[in-house]
Amino acid sequence: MLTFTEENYLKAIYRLSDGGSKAVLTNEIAEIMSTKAASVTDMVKKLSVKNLIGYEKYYGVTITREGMAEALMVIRKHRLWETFLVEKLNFSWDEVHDVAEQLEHIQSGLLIEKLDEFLGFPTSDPHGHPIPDRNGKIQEVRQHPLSESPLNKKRFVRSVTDGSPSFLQYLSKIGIYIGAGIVILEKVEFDGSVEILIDGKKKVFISRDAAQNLLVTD
Amino acid sequence: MLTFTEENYLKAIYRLSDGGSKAVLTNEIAEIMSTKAASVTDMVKKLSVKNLIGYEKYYGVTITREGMAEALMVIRKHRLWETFLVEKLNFSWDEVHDVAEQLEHIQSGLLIEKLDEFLGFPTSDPHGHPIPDRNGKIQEVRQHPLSESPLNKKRFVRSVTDGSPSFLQYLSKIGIYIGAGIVILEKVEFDGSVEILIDGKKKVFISRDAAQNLLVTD
DNA sequence: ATAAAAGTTTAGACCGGTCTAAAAAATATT
DNA sequence: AATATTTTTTAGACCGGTCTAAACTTTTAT
Ligand SMILES: [Mn+2]
Ligand SMILES: [Mn+2]
Ligand SMILES: [Mn+2]
Ligand SMILES: [Mn+2]
Repeated sequence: MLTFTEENYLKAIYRLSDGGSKAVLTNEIAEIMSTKAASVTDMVKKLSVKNLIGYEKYYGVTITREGMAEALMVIRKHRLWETFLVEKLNFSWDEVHDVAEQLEHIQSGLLIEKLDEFLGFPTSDPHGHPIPDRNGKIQEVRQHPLSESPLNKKRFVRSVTDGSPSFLQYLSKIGIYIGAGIVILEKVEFDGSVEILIDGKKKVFISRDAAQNLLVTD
Repeated sequence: MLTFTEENYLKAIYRLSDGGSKAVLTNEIAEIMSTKAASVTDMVKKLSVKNLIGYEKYYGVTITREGMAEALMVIRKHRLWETFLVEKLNFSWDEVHDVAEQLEHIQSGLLIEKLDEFLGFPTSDPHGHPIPDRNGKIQEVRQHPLSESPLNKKRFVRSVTDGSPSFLQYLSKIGIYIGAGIVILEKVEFDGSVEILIDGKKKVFISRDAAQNLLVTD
């Protein structure tokens, strides 16, 4: 049984490793966890004796199979809870993350299975992120940043890369949501901003930054 | 903002003080919290500087208004979560306590208000215990142990005093649930056991112990 | 009233997690 | 190749919570 803190480190390492494919540096972990490098070194030693990560002094860490499995379970719980909060309790998508950050650490296999069932075995959370199944399997959908999409082709919003409340609130305000249909009407070469048409109805300008954080499919 | 541990101590002290009416001894707290007296003394000092309890060395502690308010909020969350688990996730009443023991510490006012609403503002939990409202108000129902009820009068099960899984499972097995109608057919003077009729259908013998742990109303 | 027993607190230690300051190793610059 | 810079680790401390062992206070028994 992992501690609250161990779970959070593992989740961070999993994220930074791009799903287990690359080594992660001490400072990166410190950054994303909002702690100091010294604290990371300590924790990383603990996780490595538990065989959740491989650790080579001065060369960063690599997450192991077991570590990934644990991380994926935490992510599963996080996303199921976010889905619950939005679907059942009428939270808006910008309000759920912090609460899910707490709920993801509740220890009960039964609870998470029952919650999954109650929600109808959802495959993605309110931000379009895939929910790992009970075996940690995630069904990835190939999606691209809206910023890389061509002009005048209809695309559908599938997820956001930045899930900060301010970005999500902004999206809601201008009428963008998961599933929205979007056509790029014009690209401004100078600053990368684009004019888009949302659901064939509303024209708005969004910045390059915003366009990069919207992932779409055909 | 209280820590996980402070909340648990406060809840224990509230319980032992009979709703704030009597002083609580160090060893009682240690017992119910499964810790040692020395640990209790330490924590009790911390809670008293926060004005959540009054503490007089060697003479036990008394819970303050603020302490009670905090305790009641934890109890509110505990019971709302238990209700959620049974009503929405199909847990049985003997499976919910330990999970609720974790969920009760999630910090989010919005969450608990939305949960309350989602559940239809329930006033009692799966064990018949009253759920404090957002102001900490509990609506008490006068109820008596089944063991003190007279012969041949119909009573209704309102709550259980012992909520242990084994007792709850036993009750389910013999057909007793919150709301069940019960008539005492015979009392055995010797050991206090009673023969009862459940819902006018099923006759069973239960021990004095069991009869004392069932609270009923007319 | 004195001694024994029971209950409580203090002293000092440990664990998990964090930090700062200093040392060490790796990388970049010249 | 030597030096400067950046990154990482170590050493030592602190905090919240816990424990054991010893000291102290209160209660009970004689
Ligand atoms: Mn999230
Ligand atoms: Mn977390
Ligand atoms: Mn309970
Ligand atoms: Mn608790």
